[in-house]
Amino acid sequence: MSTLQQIAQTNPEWDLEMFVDIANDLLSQFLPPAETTRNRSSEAINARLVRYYTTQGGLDRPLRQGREARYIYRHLLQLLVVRRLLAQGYSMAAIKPITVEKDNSALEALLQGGVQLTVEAANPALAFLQSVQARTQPVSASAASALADPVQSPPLPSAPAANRRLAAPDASQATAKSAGEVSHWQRVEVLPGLEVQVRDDFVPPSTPQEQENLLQLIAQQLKPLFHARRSSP
DNA sequence: AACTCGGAGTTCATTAGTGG
DNA sequence: CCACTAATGAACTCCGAGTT
Repeated sequence: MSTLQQIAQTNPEWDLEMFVDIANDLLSQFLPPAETTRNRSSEAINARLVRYYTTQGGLDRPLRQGREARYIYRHLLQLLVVRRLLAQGYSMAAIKPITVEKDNSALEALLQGGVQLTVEAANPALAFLQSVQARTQPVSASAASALADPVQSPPLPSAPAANRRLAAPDASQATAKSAGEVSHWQRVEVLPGLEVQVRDDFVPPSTPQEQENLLQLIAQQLKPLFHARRSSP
């Protein structure tokens, strides 16, 4: 299975059938597991669906080669973003301006960015919490760059709170928590001497890509600590 | 030029899932 | 039950390529 980066480097152009195949191949990397989604957007896509998204405005119109449609890398990114956000409970109306207005790098960031990046951008209350956290804690270089990512702002226009299909955390609850409610942490001992703490409002990764990003982030954060220990007598 | 063929797009109706 | 939305099927139109 090719990665997005590999595909991007080849500057590809596909007919509709190939485009659907490639997209289905990649879909599992960027979609939450089927059991965590409550609609049909976790299912494989087909040519009819691609045309449907195009007429809905979620995808740019394809290039034309004679009478045949030609799809390029940008169409692939748009399709994956549409499917992912649909799976997360966003409506087509909310997704449309994102896929149309964002450039390729922003769409890639949406697909590959960490779970916090995606979910909190969709939830103004959590975004507020994040901003408070940013003021009170130093952030790592990678986390800071993620926060500064253009994908994050402005927030998605019609977030799950407005879409009744998804039971997103209620904004009033989240803000109440920020006003002084006690946070609860769960402790998990990974190895003897190594413990991870998870706050109750932490949103877990929903895709393999996000899990990978999270693990990399953790490794990055631990690196200086381990390095300091090794170099100390 | 006229015709045929086939792919793409559009429209309408319908189904299915979900929440109020 | 109703309203809304995503998704699909069928029928149709449009348009470009190929053939005569």
